[in-house]
Amino acid sequence: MNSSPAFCYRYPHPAVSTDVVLFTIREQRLQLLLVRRANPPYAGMWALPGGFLDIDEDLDACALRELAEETGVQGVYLEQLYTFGAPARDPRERVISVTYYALVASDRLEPRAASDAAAVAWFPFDALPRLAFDHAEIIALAQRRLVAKLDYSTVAFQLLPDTFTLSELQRVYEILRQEPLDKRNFRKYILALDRIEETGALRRNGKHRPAREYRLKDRTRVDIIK
Amino acid sequence: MNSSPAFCYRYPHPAVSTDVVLFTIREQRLQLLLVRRANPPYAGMWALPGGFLDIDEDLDACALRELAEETGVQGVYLEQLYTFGAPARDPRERVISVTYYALVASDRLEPRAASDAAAVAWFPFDALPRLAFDHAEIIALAQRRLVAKLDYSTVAFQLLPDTFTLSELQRVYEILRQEPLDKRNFRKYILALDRIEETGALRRNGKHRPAREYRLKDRTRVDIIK
DNA sequence: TACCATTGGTGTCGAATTTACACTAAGCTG
DNA sequence: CAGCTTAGTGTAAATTCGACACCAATGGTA
Repeated sequence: MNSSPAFCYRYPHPAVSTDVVLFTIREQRLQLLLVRRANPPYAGMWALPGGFLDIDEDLDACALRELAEETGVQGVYLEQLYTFGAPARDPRERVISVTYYALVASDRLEPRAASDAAAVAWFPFDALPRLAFDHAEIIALAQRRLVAKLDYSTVAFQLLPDTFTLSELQRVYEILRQEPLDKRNFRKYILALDRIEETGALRRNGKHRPAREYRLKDRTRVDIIK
Repeated sequence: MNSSPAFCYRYPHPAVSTDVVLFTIREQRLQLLLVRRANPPYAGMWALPGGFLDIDEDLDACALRELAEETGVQGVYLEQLYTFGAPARDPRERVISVTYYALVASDRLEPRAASDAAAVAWFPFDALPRLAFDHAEIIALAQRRLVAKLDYSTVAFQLLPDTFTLSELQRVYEILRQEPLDKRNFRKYILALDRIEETGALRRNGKHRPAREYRLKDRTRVDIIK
């Protein structure tokens, strides 16, 4: 059954993989990236980007590598989510999946700089296809975690481009929380966080008054607030 | 090098283990359980209870089994913490550790119902010995998580015996938060949670007025509040 | 060029929540 | 029965939260 170079152990070892729920906001909706499986099991079905851990590779690095290989995206915010390991979650062999969720600004994503082009696509969170393995469960958990984190961290900023307006930021929050927010209260809240600053430029976006442009004071930092 | 029954794979597989940070409150301090390592690496040093995953075993079950084997404790609250997988964290081979933290009431713990008796001991969180592997890091994360959860969940109740007084409960919170709390505000807060009820009994604890005894309405439930 | 449509930007006031704070009650001991 | 110790209780001030409405600036159109 096992062919060519064999790696042997005195006790059985599970395989370890990482899977990543990559979120973005596109077309005013929360969307996430899926890849179409070419091979069994679940051939032809959609699944999370991910793959097996190289034996000398850090877990985070594995997640980033799989993302890069399948999507070409760089500079995402990545956070470990949960580790799934039900004995039968993969029919081939025992697979422990260390899952992550990642956020990327809509402007940073190369639609398909990836290897297996047509097999990668964005799906709105509320219109997902049937998914391979336990990936539906992973996605559900990731979304709950992301929404929960809105209340006590600055993760949401990771979904924004380098410069943005307060209205754009508000729309991100509204999309994630699925409810409209009060403009004045929202601005008070955001500015009190003291994490963004004006660039000085104005953003002309249509036939109406231009908006002030803001940037994050520290692009990479995500912290716990209050 | 590898002896007797061999399990072979086409690609190298890491080993997978679970490690558990078991907290309790003893002697008015946050304490946690450590085991003394009998064998290399780090022989003689203290480490978290844990061990390798059986190939058909659920991750949670593995954590519970290791806890039971090494300590004999039952009915603990268990929650997955984080998965550690730095390539060199174990000098023997690549080991991915799925870590958990667990809470147990001081009265539920059999001091040493375990196999390797003298090799198990409680240590105050703020007086830990030098630890094997990356276990110091794991413990630090577990404690931060536990303290953070005080604010938005009812985990702390898991550190209490079946019946308790409000003063005892307050002491648990004070020990975890490392600061004194106002008695009246604390009681208002706890009672508003609507998770505990009076047993009707009084607890006589010394040469002073006895305290009302309370119990959890749902012993096993831990939920998000507010 | 005036008007209209559209989004940007700003402050106040009442409600609700949070915090600070002090005395009486009940039991035990000497 | 006096004194020590912990249990148990309410209120008022401060702060935070939430609701709410109008003017400003631009682009397009009449």
